[in-house]
Amino acid sequence: MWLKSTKLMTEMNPQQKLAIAHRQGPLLVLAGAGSGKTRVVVERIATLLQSGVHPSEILAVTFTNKAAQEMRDRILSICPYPPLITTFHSFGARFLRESIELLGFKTSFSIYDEEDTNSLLKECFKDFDMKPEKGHLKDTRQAISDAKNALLLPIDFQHQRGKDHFYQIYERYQARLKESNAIDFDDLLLLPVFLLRDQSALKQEIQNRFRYILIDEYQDTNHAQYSLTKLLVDSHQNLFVVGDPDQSIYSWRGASIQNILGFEEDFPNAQVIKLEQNYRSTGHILKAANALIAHNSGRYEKNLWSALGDGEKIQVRPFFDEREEAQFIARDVSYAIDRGQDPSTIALLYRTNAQSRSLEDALLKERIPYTIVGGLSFYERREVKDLLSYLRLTVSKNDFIAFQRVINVPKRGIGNAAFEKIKEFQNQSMLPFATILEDTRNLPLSSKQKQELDKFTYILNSAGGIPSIAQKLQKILKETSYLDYLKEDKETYQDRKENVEALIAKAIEWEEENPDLTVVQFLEELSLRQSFDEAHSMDPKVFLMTLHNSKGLEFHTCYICGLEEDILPHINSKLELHDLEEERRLLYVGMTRAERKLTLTFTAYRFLWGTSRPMKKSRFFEELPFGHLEIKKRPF
DNA sequence: AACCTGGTTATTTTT
DNA sequence: TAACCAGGTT
Repeated sequence: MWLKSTKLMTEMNPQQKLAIAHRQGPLLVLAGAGSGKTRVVVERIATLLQSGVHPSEILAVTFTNKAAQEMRDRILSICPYPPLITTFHSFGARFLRESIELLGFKTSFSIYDEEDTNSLLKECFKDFDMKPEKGHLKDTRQAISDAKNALLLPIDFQHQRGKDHFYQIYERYQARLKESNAIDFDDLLLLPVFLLRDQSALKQEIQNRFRYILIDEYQDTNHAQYSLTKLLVDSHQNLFVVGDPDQSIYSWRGASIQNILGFEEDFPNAQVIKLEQNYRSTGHILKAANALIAHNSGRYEKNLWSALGDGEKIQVRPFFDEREEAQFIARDVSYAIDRGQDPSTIALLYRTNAQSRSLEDALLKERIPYTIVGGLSFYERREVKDLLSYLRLTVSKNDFIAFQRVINVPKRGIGNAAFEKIKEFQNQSMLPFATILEDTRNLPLSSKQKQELDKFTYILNSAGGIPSIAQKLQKILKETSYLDYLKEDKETYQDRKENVEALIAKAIEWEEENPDLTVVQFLEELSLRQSFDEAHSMDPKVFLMTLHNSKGLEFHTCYICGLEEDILPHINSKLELHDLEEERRLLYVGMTRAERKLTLTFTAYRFLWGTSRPMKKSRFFEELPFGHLEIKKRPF
């Protein structure tokens, strides 16, 4: 018996019970907003364990590490040996650490994030002497990502008319990744799919190991994830997916709503269970959200209801401009806090990051503590990426992008010209980067520069020889005088130094928790983790975030601001119906975050791209029934 | 090699 | 507005 407690199925509704008790075969749980879907997944795992399934036979996939952690914590409270709960990407990484050698990579491969990937792609353009046209780089990166999500390799474009150019760049990009012993985020899905498809022994092994697969947020899976799923379950079909097509908001990132809408065709004999009771929001909020989303086409019909009573109507507030809007919200929030409401039960939601500025100004003025969720993450900070690049190089000196990033940081006299010479030399000699670093004698550089390069390699080697990650970092800091370099900018020094210290603290903590893992795993975890777990144990603060970031969360009080045409729906999402519908889903997601109080705001003028522009209120207001709203009118 | 400047561009971003 | 980058200057 793997369970600590057998307290199951209490206070569950019949649909939830049905889902939890499901054993064999494919099941789709259509879980409306706030219908207790996480609980269903957790309890279903518990039920499997209780019935004698071994934890190692279960694989649960979530979309974020945060969600995975949350689920792990909840399962740990009922079961001492939790099953594997990861994201698709972490699962892919884990799988590749064991089998990527079959594809000619070393197991110490680096994982390139978006910034790394951009740099690499820029290099590829340079390889063809192509000048970086304005939006072309971005378009190409997107095209490569789309191709990979569709499981298409360069070769698939070779004979496509009009794709010569793309074929070359894509091919070059893949080659450069391999030279650097690196893969990108998309490869974390794509490569496992190919391996499982081509190596039947691998597939058999993994299918024998994981007998029960559970996938959360299935509406936001892309084609590669879908293919991976099929490969994982095709022998036993024990697939349990949970999702809500009305909350699919990542199609611009390759997610295909078709995966969930077509589930019954993809998996014959699939059972479908709808969770329609919402435990989160009061009636006015929920009914208005339902009315809004009903305007989308091709939906699974769903009637989300709440037993919580009508509650308060949704407040609708027009303002002159974003300053007035922000001021009102800040004062409203301040008033609520004065009456004893916990600030962390309040969220301010917006469509674009730029909108946070006016809100921050107003909150600052009212002295309200706030925290922005998302934004520039800890691991994207310059100093953190610098140090992680050094760390990556201690593991894999072929990591070209890491090398490029820090070869002259701090300045050591190896600037652009010298760097170009090194690249040229590498091209000519066909030697791996690592070899060149180890023997600089034949490089066409000044002896001073060679000396600096040798020093650089020495730092990597000596840091590489230290077992402790934290001590590796300390060594790098010391040998490169990195903190002195940070001191050059007095404005940012304090912040950056603190980030460096936080990284070291993180390394120490991680090493204590994972004594048997290495720096490779450490780097992997950091690459795949977006945010630093800093949200815990802090003073209660009001949350600010984009609507996208609010998915999966809930707050007593929500403000959704900037409900204007060209903001929501966003100007770039108005042409195509499916884009417009995704904007509607985005608002739907936002509205359904609110438990008790929801305020929607819009302005007559908004400062946008340098000028004040007249705005029209969002068309989505027309889709919210008056009966659920309390509208304050204002003459302008 | 390092610094400065003027022109360009402008979502969302779980991994 | 402000952030970024390419190209030119020191």
